[in-house]
Amino acid sequence: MTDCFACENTNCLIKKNLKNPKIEKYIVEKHNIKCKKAQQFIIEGAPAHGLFFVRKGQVKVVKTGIYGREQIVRFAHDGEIIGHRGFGAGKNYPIGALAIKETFLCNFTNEVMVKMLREVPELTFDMMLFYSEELNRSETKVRKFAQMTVREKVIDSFLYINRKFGQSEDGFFNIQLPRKDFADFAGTTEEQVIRIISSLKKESLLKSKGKKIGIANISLLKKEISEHNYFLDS
Amino acid sequence: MTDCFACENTNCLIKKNLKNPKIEKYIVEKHNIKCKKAQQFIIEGAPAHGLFFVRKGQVKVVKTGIYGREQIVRFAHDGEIIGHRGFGAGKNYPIGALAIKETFLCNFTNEVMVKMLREVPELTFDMMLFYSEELNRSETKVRKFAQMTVREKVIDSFLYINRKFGQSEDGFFNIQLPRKDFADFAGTTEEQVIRIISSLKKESLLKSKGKKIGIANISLLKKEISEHNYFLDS
DNA sequence: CTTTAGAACTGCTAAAAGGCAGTTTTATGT
DNA sequence: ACATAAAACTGCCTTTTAGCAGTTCTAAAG
Repeated sequence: MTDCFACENTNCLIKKNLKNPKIEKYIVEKHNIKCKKAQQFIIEGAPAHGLFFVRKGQVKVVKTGIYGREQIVRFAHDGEIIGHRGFGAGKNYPIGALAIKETFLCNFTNEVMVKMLREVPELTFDMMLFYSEELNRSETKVRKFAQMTVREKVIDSFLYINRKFGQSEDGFFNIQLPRKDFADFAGTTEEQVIRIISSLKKESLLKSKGKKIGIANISLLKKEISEHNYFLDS
Repeated sequence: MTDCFACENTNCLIKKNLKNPKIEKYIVEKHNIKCKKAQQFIIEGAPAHGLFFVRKGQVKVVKTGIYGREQIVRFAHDGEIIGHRGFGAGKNYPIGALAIKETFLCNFTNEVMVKMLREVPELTFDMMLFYSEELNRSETKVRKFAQMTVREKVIDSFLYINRKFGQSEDGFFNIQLPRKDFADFAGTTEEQVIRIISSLKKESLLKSKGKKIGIANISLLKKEISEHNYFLDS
């Protein structure tokens, strides 16, 4: 049983509200789950059995789309919430979730979660703000998908990955994804992603070696996106 | 000063929580606003000064996109919330809002709203669920924009308008929008919308007379969308 | 060190979408 | 009822994107 008090994820909403004594009787009810690389822990359409928090690891959240095409809704790592989309509407998860690499999760059932929210209004308020931010992010993404060219969408995805996971000293992203995943995240096809990667390499804006990808000239990449965009934060 | 107790919008979250006596001292603080047709009451990027509830009327929520293209994020009518996107992130509204026809609004400042949420946890909980539903809707829309063809997006938009506003006895939508607005909502251009409308008319799936549009064969239209879609509710 | 499966990549072609320019229709005010 | 501006519409052409088919590269296993 991993202990919330010992946890270092200060961005975790549970951790943030740990000072409230009412929360203690609920955090002992959480379950710890370990996922191997590529393991799916939320199945789209299955009955929702609670919220997950990423203790340590990397996760992708997916949604099956038209013609069976997969859409990657979001990536998550330490401290972040997964499965909150199955909370309001209620019965089933509208998304699936898979570990990208070995990942440790904390799981609260919906019953425990609802009780906790009822008793700790500050947590509910934080959750509300969290949803509100997610909504803004999602709507920025709607606009992006509606109006950007494929090249812009792909560049924007790289910038997102960079903001979220960063690069290590060798200059490659701290997350490894196949081209297909970039395509499913950017809303295009694998071939287009490949083509754009090779263009960007020729222009010295990007570097890549096999699966590994890194940004070579971040200011020029940003410029290409932000020229016609006032705010962009998704 | 319009009175919440006399209001008939049972879907309004304030109205729903009116039984809680703590709410009374806040609802007297709300402002009533009357908007003429086409009047803008939230300006994108301006400092957020609170939440709006539609008492009676029709509203469109817009977001300026790439190359200055306008994106219609959502339509709203009686009982619905506007401006909640400016709540979490804080300072500025990420969207604009305009009355489509004469509209009466209720406005709470952010300060009043926060106080009210702190004191009435049930309202916060309801707000959280509201955000959660909005998030699901928005993410369904992301998928839609990422994967549907233009024809599918336009049809889907008509079905949405029909679900939300319905048709009157003459068989036309209870809301009048120019082609451009349909395009900005569906994420395409005016010309495409026009072309698809005329195709759909030829196929007897749609009817139109000038600005007025109505659905002629809803089951066939639905079928065309839902064939490759499991759930669709945005 | 070789084999082999799975990614990554490239060229080609077809389909989809966008944008322009000009015409027709509709709505609104006088 | 008429004038006029705005919206709706159409045809044509260009650009963008997708998808297929086949090749090369990479990395892991024997």
